[in-house]
Formats: sequence, C-alpha cells, structure tokens
Amino acid sequence: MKAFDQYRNPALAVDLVVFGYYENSLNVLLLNRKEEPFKNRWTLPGAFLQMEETFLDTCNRVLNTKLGMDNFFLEQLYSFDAPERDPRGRVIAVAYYALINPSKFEIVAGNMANDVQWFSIDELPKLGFDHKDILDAAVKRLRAKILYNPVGFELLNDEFTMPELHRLYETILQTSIDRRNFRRKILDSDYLVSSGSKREGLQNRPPDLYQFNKALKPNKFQINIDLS
Amino acid sequence: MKAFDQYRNPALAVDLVVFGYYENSLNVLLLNRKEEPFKNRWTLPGAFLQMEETFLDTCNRVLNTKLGMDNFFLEQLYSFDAPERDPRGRVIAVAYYALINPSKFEIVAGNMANDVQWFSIDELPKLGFDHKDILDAAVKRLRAKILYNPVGFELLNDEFTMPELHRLYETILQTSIDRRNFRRKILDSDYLVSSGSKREGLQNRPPDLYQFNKALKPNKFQINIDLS
DNA sequence: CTACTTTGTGTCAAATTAACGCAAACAGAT
DNA sequence: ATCTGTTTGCGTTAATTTGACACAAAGTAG
Repeated sequence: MKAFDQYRNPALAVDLVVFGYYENSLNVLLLNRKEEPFKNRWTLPGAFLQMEETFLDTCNRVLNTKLGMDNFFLEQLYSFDAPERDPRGRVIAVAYYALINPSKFEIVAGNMANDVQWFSIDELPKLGFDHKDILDAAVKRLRAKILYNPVGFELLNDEFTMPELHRLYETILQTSIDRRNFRRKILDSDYLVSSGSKREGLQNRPPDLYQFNKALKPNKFQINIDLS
Repeated sequence: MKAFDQYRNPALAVDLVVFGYYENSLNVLLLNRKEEPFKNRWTLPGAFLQMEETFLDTCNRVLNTKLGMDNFFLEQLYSFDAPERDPRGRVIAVAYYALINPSKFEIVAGNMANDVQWFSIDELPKLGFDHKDILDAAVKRLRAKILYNPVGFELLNDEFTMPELHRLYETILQTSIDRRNFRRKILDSDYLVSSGSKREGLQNRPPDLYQFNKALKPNKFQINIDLS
C-alpha cells in the first residue's frame, strides 16, 4: 500500500455553475435531482472525479453527457470542504463556472429535458447541498471579473451591439451605468472590433455591430462600480 | 457501499505557500524532502487531508507540527489536478498561501531545523512535484491582491513605517513606485492609524510609525501598476 | 410631417493621477 | 558649530481620467 493511500480519501466532486444570459436576465443552469439526498431538489450539475480525469475532463463530461454542450469559457472558482456539505459522507467539491450563450445550445430539448432548467439568479429555488454558497461565490466572482476583464462577450452572440453589452453589464452588476461613459471605456480598451454592419429590425436607430477582438491584446480597462 | 464510494478516490493533499518578508526580500518557506519521490529536493510544505479535517485544519496541522506556527493570514489559492503531478499516483493538491512575519517565529530553531528554510523567490532551487507552478500562481495572486487589498501589513511588524510599507510593495511588485504618491494613496484609504511615535535608531530623519486600522473599514484604494 | 425612442458623438467641469520641488530631521565629518 | 549627505514628510502643478450631461442622427408609429 502506498504511503498516500494509507487513509481513506474523501470523494471529490466537480460542481458547475453554468451562467447563461438572455432576455436581460442572468441565469444559471440547475438540475432536478432524482435520487436521495435532496431528491426533487434543484442542485448544480456535477459529477465525481474519475481517477484518470482532470477537472476539465469532468466538467466536459457533465456538460456533454448531461447537457449536450462543449467548448466554452470555463474557470476554476473555489474548492469547498465543509465536512457536512454532503450527508452521504465526506465530499470535497471543486467548483467551476462556465459562461455560455444559451441560444447556441438546446438545453430544453436535451435528453433529460425535465431535469434541467434555467433559473434567473434573482428567482432561485432552494438549493440542495451547499450549492447556494457555491453559486453566491460564482456570482461574486463574475461581478468582480467583468469590471476589468472582457468576459462579457462569452454570454452574447458572436456579433453584438453596444447597448446589448451595456445591458449585460447592468444586469450582471445590478446597477445603472451611464451608457455613454461605458461605451467610451469599452471602445478605448480596443477589445472590440466594429463589424461594419448594423443590427436591423429593431424599433429605432440601428445600433452598430461589434465582435470580440481576438487578434490584438486589449488594453486595460476598469469599470468603476463599488461592489461589496 | 455508498454511491459516491463506488470508485477509488484520488488522494487529496493540501500544499502551502508560506510567504515571509525580511531584508527587502520576499521569501517562501521550503521543506527538504527526506523520502522518495523527490528525495533531497525542496518542496512546499503540505500534508494529506484527513477524513475529518477541513482544509484549514490541515494547513494549521502542517504549520503547527512542522513549523511551530499558528494563526495568520491564510487564503485558498487554487486546486491543482495534473494527473502526473505526483509520481506515486493520483493526488489532487489544494493550495493555500500564507503571509507571515518571520521575525515572530522561530523557524530555524524548530524540531526539523535543517529541513526547513527560507528562500528568496528570486533565488529558488529546483522544486519537486509541480510546486513551481503552485508557487508561481501564489506570487501572481499576491501581486494582484496587494494592489487593492491591504494585506501587506501581514508581512510586517505590528508597527511599521511608511518607507517600510513602500519598500515591501516595491519588492513584491518588482517595480518602483513614487514614494510620495504611494504615501498619499495609502493614507487616503484610511487603512492605517498613526501610532504617534517614530522609529528611532536609524540614520536619518525618523519615520512615523503606523498600525493597521482594525477598527474602521478602509476605503477603496488602487495602486496602478500594470502587471502581466 | 410630427412625436417618440434609441443610438452615436461630443463637451466640460470635477476628480484623480503622475511627476516633481522643497524643507524638516537626523548622522557624521570638518 | 557648521556643513554635507541622506531620508522622510508635505506640497504643487500639469496631464489624464472620470462623471454628468447636451444634442443630433436614424429609425418606427401615428
């Protein structure tokens, strides 16, 4: 028996906070459990880490098999260790959060349709395990992150307008930002490229379309919002 | 057999990056391994998580028993999952970093004196496992953190001078900061209280002594240094 | 053609920052 | 005592950034 195997090891789960944005709402993907514990309660999707998997492997396994998704922004959030967080015994959770564009996926038409559902983070059901803590940490991280890091576009279409990005920021940060100052900061940072065309079919003046600038490295930018 | 126990679980180690600052150098505590693998190589202190322990419990166990330390700034850094990071088998590492004032502890006089040593982060030996990756991540985190969060004082004495804090920042960030602008930002943030007295025994004009302000909540501050 | 809405562009005072001047307070040498 | 060199504390000022607006352009609806 190897030295590091002399004790039983805690189980290791990877739990996912999948954020999706649509209709001016930041939503999170929840799974309705069919087994105990927390049967019929909503929880974050997750799985136990297999011996040969990396965390990202497990993330992709969950998102692929359960949700039919793949390939998007994924970042490690935090590891949760409260001894009683799982009533079955000792389970450590490594939490990741993902940013996806729901319109690119067919969640509802998946093979476990009734089990998986988007919830607005403003209207959450009671969650099982310590998943509310994990979700809160993820929201906090996301809010802090978009202030200086251009991750917002992960939640939008490839082409998006400035008002759309602006509304995304206001929704996530739950505050109002002067649209003209916002525009100036974002454009000064060089992280967008104008696609030349405009979004048609809206009520009023057609807004310009932009794409995320994958070529050059964006400058620093900083949206000044006092969180906490 | 419980559901979550149907597979063998990876071992779970807690590894510690202990930062200490003295003589204008940011140092990290390393342990010389006495066993394989990486026998006689320097590594981060760490231990396997016991079934009933929290991460912080393990941290304190390591710092207490191996280093005779206790009670200081400790923050979770990241969890490392590379499958081959430990040649003995699958071991996940949850990394924490600590900020301590070396003058408050007797590392060298500990019970494993020859095994434990401070190294300047500028003159590191080759490290075992993936501990260089962990250390790099910790340095990066610390550098980003002190720009907006008053954690610097954790590395200094209870009473410290403005030039000391200034040199600490310059050392950690490896850049020069105008001392007069630095002073203004720090003092404006209200996170220091003047202790009234001055540091005696130095060559030139005696600098004022300050303490960290535990009473009131400091204002936001932001040192503008372009990392990366 | 008018009213209304939304988007794009610009302006300007206030706040913040970066860069630097200078005197106060010490030690040590003359 | 006085001078020199150094470090610390306290300002000043110009440049930059920010926050709060005004206003025209481009659309729809009546």
